[in-house]
Amino acid sequence: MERTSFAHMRCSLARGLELIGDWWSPLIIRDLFLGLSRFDELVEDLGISRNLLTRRLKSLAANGIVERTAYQQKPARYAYRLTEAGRDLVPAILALTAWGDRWARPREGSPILFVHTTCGHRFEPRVTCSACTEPVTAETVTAIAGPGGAARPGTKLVARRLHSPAPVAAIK
Amino acid sequence: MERTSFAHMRCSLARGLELIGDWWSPLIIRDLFLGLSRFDELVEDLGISRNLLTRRLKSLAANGIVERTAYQQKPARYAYRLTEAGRDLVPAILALTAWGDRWARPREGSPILFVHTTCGHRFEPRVTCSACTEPVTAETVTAIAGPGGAARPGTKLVARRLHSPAPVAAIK
DNA sequence: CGGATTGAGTTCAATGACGCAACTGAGTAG
DNA sequence: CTACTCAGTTGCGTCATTGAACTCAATCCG
Repeated sequence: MERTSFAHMRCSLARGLELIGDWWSPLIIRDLFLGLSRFDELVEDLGISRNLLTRRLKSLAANGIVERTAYQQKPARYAYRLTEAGRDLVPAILALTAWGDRWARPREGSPILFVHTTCGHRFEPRVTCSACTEPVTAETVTAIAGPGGAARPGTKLVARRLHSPAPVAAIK
Repeated sequence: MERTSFAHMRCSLARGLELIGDWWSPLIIRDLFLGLSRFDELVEDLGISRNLLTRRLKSLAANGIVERTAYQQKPARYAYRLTEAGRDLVPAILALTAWGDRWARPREGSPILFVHTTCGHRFEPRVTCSACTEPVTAETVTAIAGPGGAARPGTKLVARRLHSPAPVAAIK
């Protein structure tokens, strides 16, 4: 059986996972962000099998997350780089990395630290509210139905619940 | 061959993906966050096959991300809920959802909107710097080697590069 | 009292995805 | 002329995922 497609789900998380939700894609994107760019570099760094890397890169390129450009002819050599959509994904990957660092850190300590070049400090990625800039947590977020909601596989029950939410105080 | 394990990689992203990086886990966690809790609710909402959901829930429970508690005896009925680690993952999943909303939104519009209950506003999840609270982007983040770094599969080349970084101005 | 329904899974066959290793093919270095 | 690098492709075996059917205990319905 083919793996269930998330592409037609009316859910932005599922549709995002359809593009980058397999095992290796986040690591490939992280490596491209960290400066790797060539096929064999990725193979060596990650230990991914070559045929699988070929498939992943093709799919990421088809979905507009990486682009493949020849950086020399004769012999043809290619560099993979993040597109705008791929770079826009980096903060979300950093947030996931920070979670892994809190809950699955190697005994030896954090493998990678991040520096915010605009302020010059080491930092932890933090997910915050675009309205008040305070951190958001599971306890302080409520979901409500959006215009694209639909009760279909992926959000069959959830969509119904959001349309009859628990009493929500006036939303600004 | 078994899928390559990320568990021994010296990389917090890979180790996090080892716990929740499969196709369905993020959607399961999102559903639990949105208030679903029973086995059949998840099956109906997501359209996941029942045997696979069994495996996923067992693995998420074994990794401390969800917990399974009987909410009644005779007949035994179980509720799945997020643990602290699971709830801590929600902001990262929101960040990923926001990315999906920007780059893979259904034509009909956003399926789900989020409200920050502490400030009362609708908002977009934003990944920010814990030091200066400004948003972080791929362009304004530099990675440096942490104490747990190691040149092994997963970070074989990357770890070496981080130890000889491009000129980094004084880090505070 | 008997049949249908609910909740929570388990079992099964088929098929696709993944992992490894070996191979190709163009060009370059020694 | 041989070895090496880069960027894949090919082949083969094993594992994971899917959908559908099945189990089992208990309760609801008439």
